[in-house]
Amino acid sequence: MFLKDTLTRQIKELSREKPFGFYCCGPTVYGPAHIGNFRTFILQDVLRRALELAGYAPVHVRNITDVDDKTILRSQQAGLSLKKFTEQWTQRFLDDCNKLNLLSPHQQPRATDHIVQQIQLIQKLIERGLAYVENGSVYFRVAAYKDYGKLTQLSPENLRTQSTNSAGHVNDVDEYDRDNVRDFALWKAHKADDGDVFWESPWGKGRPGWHIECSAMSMHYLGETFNLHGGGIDLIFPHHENEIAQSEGATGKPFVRHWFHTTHLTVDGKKMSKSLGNLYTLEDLEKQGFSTDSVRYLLLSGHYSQPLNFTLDSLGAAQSALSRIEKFAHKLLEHTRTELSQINTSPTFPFTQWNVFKPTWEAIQNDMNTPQALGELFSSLPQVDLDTPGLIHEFRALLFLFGFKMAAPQSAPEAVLQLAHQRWQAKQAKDFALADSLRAQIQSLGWQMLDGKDSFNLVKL
RNA sequence: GGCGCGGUAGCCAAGCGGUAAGGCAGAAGUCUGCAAAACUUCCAUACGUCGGUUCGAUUCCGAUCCGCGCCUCCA
Repeated sequence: MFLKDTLTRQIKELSREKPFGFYCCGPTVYGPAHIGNFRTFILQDVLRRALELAGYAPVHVRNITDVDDKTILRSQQAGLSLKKFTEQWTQRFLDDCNKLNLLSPHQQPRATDHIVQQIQLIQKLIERGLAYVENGSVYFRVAAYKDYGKLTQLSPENLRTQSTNSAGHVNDVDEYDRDNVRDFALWKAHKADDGDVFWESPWGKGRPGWHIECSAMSMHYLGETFNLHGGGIDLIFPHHENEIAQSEGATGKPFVRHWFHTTHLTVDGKKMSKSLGNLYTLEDLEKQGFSTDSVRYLLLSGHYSQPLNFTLDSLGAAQSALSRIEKFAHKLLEHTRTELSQINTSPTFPFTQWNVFKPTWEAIQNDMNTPQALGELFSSLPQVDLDTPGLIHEFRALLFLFGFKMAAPQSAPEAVLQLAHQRWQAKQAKDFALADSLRAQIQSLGWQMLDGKDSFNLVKL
């Protein structure tokens, strides 16, 4: 499996080093995730699936960040405890993941369950002279860490510009004291606004900073060096840059072998984000009648390294395209007299018998080129011989790879069925006026009657 | 200002040195009482613009014009 690595900016083969640790930065749970967030999680999910199929046996960890400024503020506004508030949104996130058919990570650690590990890591950094305490807060001393900026590829003079924004103004330093604006908080001393959210630490009451939880949890579950770390492109700086500094600073070992970053989804050419308010949640799209599978399809229709522009039209196109795969599935199942459940289950890993869908698999192996893979899939479909040995197994692996779940063709309710029989008889009797009026009735009940040679088919509209 | 990404048919989107995958939409045909479905066929002399390298460039190099992202919370 070949994948672009953000650190070296090169397409590299993924290390076969075991165990294969794969850490993904999960959501901060203070509201519903939007489909831009899910672009990243779906891409990571397909990568996970590809790794499984390729025999990497990945250990997949995705965290839940359940303490930060926003979660504290919103929980107070909602009049709920932080725990109760974040639990609600965590559950909602997991429900959405389920609907989108995302494989469950092997571990889904929460930041607040790993305060001890975070404190230990901070202590280590203080011991090594990379962090300092000031008024009960602890900061990372960027100047003391020579490799800082290697992921972002910032030169020392450019580091200076990090403390100013595009308008040339100095970025807000927040209320905490630090020696240098580049330094970032590892531990934040408790203040009145935090209410009852605090933990005891060697530096007094407080809470962890934003970046430390990912360093602590990833190393806790996957070891001090692991293979693959993923996230949205916006996390490169400062989040991942800081994770590297914290982790490598504390252990003196390489933190991550391969960095995987996914580009943003845009809406009408603009970044979709909470602060811009131009976002769709999964719920929004479901209410408009789009299937979660078509959302999944759409989000895979562009390469992860390219921005993908979302429109409702393209979602409709995705739904149409997907239905062709579904039709093929039904044709295949009927032809081979196979149960639907046979293709909706996981194959055994590794899967190596790629045959008619080999071009699709190869496109995935080559830097996770999902749009090309989908293209190859559609090129293959019309040519597939349904009697190809092992085709069911291969098709099952293909569906697993993309994470598409095939639905059984819906059967019409009795009332519709009766009308359909009546119409069929009218048609045989060449009473076309009656036949047409019955067709209209059937349609008004939400079904379409498709005439075959000797029988008819009913399709849900 | 620094760092980075992109501009390919009506829309979406691969390809990245040898003459443009695929999807959606559209058109025609077969079939059909009609319709739909299915199947077959068609649909970019052309890859932002201008130069350069090359036998040959959408693909490499330079310039240029647009669009976008990060540098502040963000997937």
